[in-house]
Amino acid sequence: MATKQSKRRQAYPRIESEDKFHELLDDNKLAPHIMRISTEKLPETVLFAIQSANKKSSREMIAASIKSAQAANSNGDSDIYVKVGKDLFDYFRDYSSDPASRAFQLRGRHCREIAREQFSLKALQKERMNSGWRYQYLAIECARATQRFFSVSDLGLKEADFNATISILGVSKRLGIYVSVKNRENTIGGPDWPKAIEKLEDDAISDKNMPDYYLCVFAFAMQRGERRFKRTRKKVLLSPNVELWGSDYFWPFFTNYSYEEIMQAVLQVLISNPAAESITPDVPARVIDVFEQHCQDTGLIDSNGCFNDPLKLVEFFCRKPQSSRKRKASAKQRVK
DNA sequence: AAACGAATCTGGCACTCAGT
DNA sequence: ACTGAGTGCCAGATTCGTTT
Repeated sequence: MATKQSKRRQAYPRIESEDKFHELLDDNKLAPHIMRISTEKLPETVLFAIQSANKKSSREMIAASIKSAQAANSNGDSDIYVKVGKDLFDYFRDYSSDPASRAFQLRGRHCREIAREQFSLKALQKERMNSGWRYQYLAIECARATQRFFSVSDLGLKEADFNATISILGVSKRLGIYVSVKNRENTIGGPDWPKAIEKLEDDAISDKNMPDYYLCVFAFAMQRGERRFKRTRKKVLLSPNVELWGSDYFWPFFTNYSYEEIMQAVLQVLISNPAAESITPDVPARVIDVFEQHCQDTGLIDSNGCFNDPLKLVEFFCRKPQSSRKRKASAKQRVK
């Protein structure tokens, strides 16, 4: 690693003042906004972003499958319930972190109640993933509408979520901005930062269409703040070409709307289209039936449907190696 | 020394893809 | 079609360093 040459400092316009903005991109020397999506058209774009993100979420696929299955045949024996119910059961087995504690907590609980809890847990994680995607779509669509940028790429080509090129005033050169959108800064774990920064920069360098200069940006869609560089605790700069943009800078730069204006717009859309948000359906009873059936087949519950035998539960949790543990074990080996 | 913001640690989880 | 490994996304808790 030490032999790897460090990336060349890009010569795009930088702020020269000796304050906390020193060396950050000088946006006064970039093409300005020309316009922005009208307030009338913004809701439409927001809705598009929400729907695009939903389409990407597997839960939407599940919801859609369930709906179509209901429409297609009413005997209720469709495969989709069996699959979702089995998935839920597998999740219950594989992600109950501590077999002993979990078995202890489950004593006397009804399995149908547990099924609902597990379903909510799964849904929560997907919610998080979903809002990340939502704001990526939204930023791209709005950026295109501003006419500020020479080009704005589609979503998710490589490391960068998207990139945009912008003209530098007075020198007939262009800057390519490679953006990785995160919900918040802690989305990337501390030890992962150097690697993430390096990969994003490698991605920019290897882009055949990269213009005169590149700038890499980690943008936080829902975390207030302006701009800065990433440094270690010892103040070591990780890269001079990678900036961290808080939502107060990110949204105006790409959309010509403030962070709060964007969020207010999203809220308005959700209020007038409640269906867009509630894409997690209530747990279908059939799914819970399948879950219960699996519990029964595995001998985990009594005749009332309650978990009555902690010993058996521990055996159940231990029988199959937990995938998360295997992952961690192999991860450790890789480091060595 | 308390308060604050940044850096770091920890570990759950989704998704893709290769091998079967 | 299934399964498991690999990879990366994500949030909560904790620690560190600076400021007031």
